Amino acid sequence: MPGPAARITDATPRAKSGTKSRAKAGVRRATEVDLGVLNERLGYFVRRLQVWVFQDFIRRLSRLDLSPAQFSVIVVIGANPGLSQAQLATTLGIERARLVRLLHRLEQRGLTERRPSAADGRRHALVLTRSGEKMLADATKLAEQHEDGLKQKLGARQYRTLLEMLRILA
Amino acid sequence: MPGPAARITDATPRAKSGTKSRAKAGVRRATEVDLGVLNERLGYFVRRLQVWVFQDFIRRLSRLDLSPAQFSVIVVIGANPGLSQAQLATTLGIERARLVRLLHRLEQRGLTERRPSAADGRRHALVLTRSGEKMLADATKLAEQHEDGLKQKLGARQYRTLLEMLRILA
DNA sequence: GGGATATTGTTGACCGGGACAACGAATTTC
DNA sequence: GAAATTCGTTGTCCCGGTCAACAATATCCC
Repeated sequence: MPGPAARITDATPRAKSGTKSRAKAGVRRATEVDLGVLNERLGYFVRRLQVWVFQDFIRRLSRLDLSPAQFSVIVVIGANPGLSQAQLATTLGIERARLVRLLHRLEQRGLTERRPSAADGRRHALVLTRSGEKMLADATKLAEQHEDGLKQKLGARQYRTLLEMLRILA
Repeated sequence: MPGPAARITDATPRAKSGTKSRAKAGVRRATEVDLGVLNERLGYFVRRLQVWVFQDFIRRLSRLDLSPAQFSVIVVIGANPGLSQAQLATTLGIERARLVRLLHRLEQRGLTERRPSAADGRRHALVLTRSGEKMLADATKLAEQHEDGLKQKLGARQYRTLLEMLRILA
């Protein structure tokens, strides 16, 4: 059992063994917080990057009110008209149940359509409507600006290698 | 207005201009779905990787029942005992409100403690309990195995450069 | 042919997590 | 000492991952 709540002195973070401490022992800013072992965790930085990228994406597409998930859906439908929901779900790596609700929204907005499949009565053949195609074109344009922003932040060379590495892992 | 729901032939995805089609035109597996422009989007692959990494992390730490978020919290507290919730929240890039509920859970489990701050009556001085330290040690060990798995998947050299790139962006 | 089995889309429910607004208590600013 | 700011907290909303169940349809296998 932990002891009674005793007052302890507020610790400004001390240098951790792992970190090469630049020994600027004089100035101790309150914002200097040690990430500890997180500094060596790929997942931590992947998460941070993912959050940042999505925020930037959402901001840039705010005019169209299109989330990254919605964007990915209309992109793949646009590239593969007539595909089924199960196919779409597995290629995007999301649940069928989740896709149902995504499509519900998109259909409400008149961007996608579920047509009966000729070959299989269970399936839906997914297609973009006219305004869906328009949305895809507009969104792709804005998404490219977003992508260019990333390219600049990294440099074209590193951007390329990063993209390839991620493709390998995915 | 979109036309009446006409039956259309199910499309097996056609080769898209961008993709270097390996012209194996004979075999057309149903799982060949074109990612379209998503293939050139960093955010898409970052997202996929992040999901994969977190799933693997959770699976490996299932014995401890510790989420990535919870892990990151006790890591930083362990490295900076006595820091405040606001400090912790900003270094992890999460909302103060979110951290409150994270700490609630961890405190329930007896892993962390909020002590009154000596200097500032508004702040809490966050520390790990005994079992919190133990949990941190155990979790770190398992997390390292998880990390080694990633290293193997990429090769030590590429793993290193990937980690550095992500650090730059974050 | 026909019954067992599998797939597809759907709904419902639960939980983790991001975002925002509001609040009381405590501190800092002026 | 009044005003403004910071800190922890609560509530609420919405997005997204996960799982179970179900009806309709298709496939398998005898």
